[in-house]
Amino acid sequence: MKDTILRVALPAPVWTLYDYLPPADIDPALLQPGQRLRVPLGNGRRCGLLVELAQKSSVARGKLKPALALLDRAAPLLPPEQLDFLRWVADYYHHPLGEVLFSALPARLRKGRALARDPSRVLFLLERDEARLEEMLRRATAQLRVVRWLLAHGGEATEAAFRKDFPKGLAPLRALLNRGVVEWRAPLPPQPRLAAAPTLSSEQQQAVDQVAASFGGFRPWLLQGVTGSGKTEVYLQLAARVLARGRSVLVLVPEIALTPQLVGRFRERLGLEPALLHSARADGERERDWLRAKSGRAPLVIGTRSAVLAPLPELGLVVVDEEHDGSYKQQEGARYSARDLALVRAQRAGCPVVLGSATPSLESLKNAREGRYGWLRLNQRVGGGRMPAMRLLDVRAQPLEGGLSRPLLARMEETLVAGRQVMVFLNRRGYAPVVICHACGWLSDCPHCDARQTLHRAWKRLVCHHCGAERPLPSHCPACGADQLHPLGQGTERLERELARRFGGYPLVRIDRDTTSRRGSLEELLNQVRAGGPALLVGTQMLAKGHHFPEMALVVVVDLDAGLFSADFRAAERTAQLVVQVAGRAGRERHAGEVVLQTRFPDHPLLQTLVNGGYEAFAEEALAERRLAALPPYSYQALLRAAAVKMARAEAFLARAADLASEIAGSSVAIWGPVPAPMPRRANRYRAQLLFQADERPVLQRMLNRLVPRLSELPEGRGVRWSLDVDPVDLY
DNA sequence: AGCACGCCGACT
DNA sequence: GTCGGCGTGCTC
Repeated sequence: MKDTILRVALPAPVWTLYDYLPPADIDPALLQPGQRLRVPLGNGRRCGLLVELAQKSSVARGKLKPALALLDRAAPLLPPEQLDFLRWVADYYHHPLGEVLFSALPARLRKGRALARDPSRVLFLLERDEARLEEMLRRATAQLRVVRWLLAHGGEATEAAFRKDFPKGLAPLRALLNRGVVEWRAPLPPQPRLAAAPTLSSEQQQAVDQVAASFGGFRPWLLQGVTGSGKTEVYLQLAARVLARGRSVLVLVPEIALTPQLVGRFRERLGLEPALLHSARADGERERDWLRAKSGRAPLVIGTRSAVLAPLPELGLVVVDEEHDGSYKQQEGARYSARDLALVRAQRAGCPVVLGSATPSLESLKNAREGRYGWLRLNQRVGGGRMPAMRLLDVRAQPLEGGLSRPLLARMEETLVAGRQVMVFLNRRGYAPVVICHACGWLSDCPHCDARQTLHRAWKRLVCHHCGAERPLPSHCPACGADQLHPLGQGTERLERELARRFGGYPLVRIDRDTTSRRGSLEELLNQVRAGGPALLVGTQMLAKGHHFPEMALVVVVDLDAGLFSADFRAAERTAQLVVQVAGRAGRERHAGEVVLQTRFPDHPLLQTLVNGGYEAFAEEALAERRLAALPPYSYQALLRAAAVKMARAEAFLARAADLASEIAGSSVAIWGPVPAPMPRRANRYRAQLLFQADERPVLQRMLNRLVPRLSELPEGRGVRWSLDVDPVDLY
């Protein structure tokens, strides 16, 4: 019997496709991979994605159920090349295909909802003879009003325009559609209207010319440009050229909510409405823009990490702005790197990909140095601004006031008095990272984690930044009852308070995750700062991203030392990037800026190299070290994490995985662990990990291909939550 | 992931 | 004596 079997991926952590029979009322010829189906599963029903059509199934006949409905009748929701790409992603990151496919869909489509109608579709008037229309509709005044309105708009208008002018005009419209007087038509593709572009510096022009010469074929480029050197202008001019060739552009940014200026520049310069794909958008907007991207009606897509999974026909250029940024790495589910996937997409589409950064990742720098990427540099600031002077401020044996030393406070005051602006950077939100009882030594431990609860004084609460557990700030010590609880250490909230006390007369804005939720007021305050005049900004690394403050004269990094002595071999790289990015906020345009780094380790080699030689010198040393230690990017890693109610169970599972791995790969893959995670207990689960490392990517992949299917069958895996992180960026 | 089945504490 | 806790296992 030659049945058609539908092989379906489900949004569930299952490692196989599920087989179904075609829906009863559907001609199997209509079925294509990439379509969504409603299928029965257990007692319920789910939305699944058709991945393959097959002749036979390995599942017993009696167990096969027919699918209930075909949800995408007209065309597959995911076109074949997209399906193919997402299968590659699932394979490379060793994650169940269903979860990868569904994470690439907008939330509403994921749940099986019908496609939203396109508000840019066009209402087209078929009968244009006004006299005949008047005659035909002389008793239908509401319909006549619609027709007159359409005539006044040249006989066609978008649905959005119609809804605006006729908020309740659906009944007459329906009547006109039934009479065949009007019909819906697909919208015309947008016509980019390019605005005048500024003249480029010779460095910028060279970058544009070189990338443009690579159009039409796969070619990665590293665009290394100091802050203020005009990388965005390079992206804009390249995008304009690609759009002019009728191909589309994908721009990835780390955090779009913080870069409205960038989106605005693209919109205005290129004269079209970009599709915006990021988590801060409402589901409906996001779905609409996703569909615009898929249909080619939005040839410019700007988005965060997950936008790299969106369908983009005719892709002609991929841009990854701030390619070093950690937010490109997905840290749950399928742990993909959007930057790495951007390269894969560009390769599949046969187009160039531009990785831009002032502080490129060591991975990208190595590729550029070895010639695998073209290497473009912008060393000059546009408008001739100079890079700020950077200096270390030794705070050993210095009394600190609110975490700031006296000479520093004096310098800040001078700057403000001179009418200029100061930015204070501290990578720790809250008031204080821990509360201590001076009578008995009690600490504000989190009840569920091996961590301390942070004091948030404004909310009068203790909050764990790892599991979210919180409680009211006790008035007396929970252990001994003494009235001697004291905050210990500095957070941005405390720093803000201290600065408000000292520099009360100046505008003061704090930027961290706790303040950016009230969006409108924050933008307003930032605009005040941008407008000029003396002001103080305090915040976490959010400050280092995207914002541009032309009047910023002094940038202070309060506590650098936390980043200097971490167990993670990438800590130095992250610290260096952060310092250079923060420093880049100073002294653009009018003033030469000044950057002060407070430290108790002024002789630390990382700081010395960074201050004396800059990021390039740091990167060179760091790469040499990585090579000697055979660490990435000179080797390839995967991290197997496990969490269980008892540490012994997590470790037993990993020990078994380690045995299997060495059985499979012998000595070609190094295996370290299992070891407890740096924070062994988190949210009441004990966590351990196992690290794999190989000299070549394929060697590691071959081992994982054989290992992962066996992991789910291990009896030691019962009660253990595990996940695999290919190319981990932090080993926590 | 959901959802049901299946054995041990505080309630009508 | 039950209602319900979430550990375990299954879903084509």
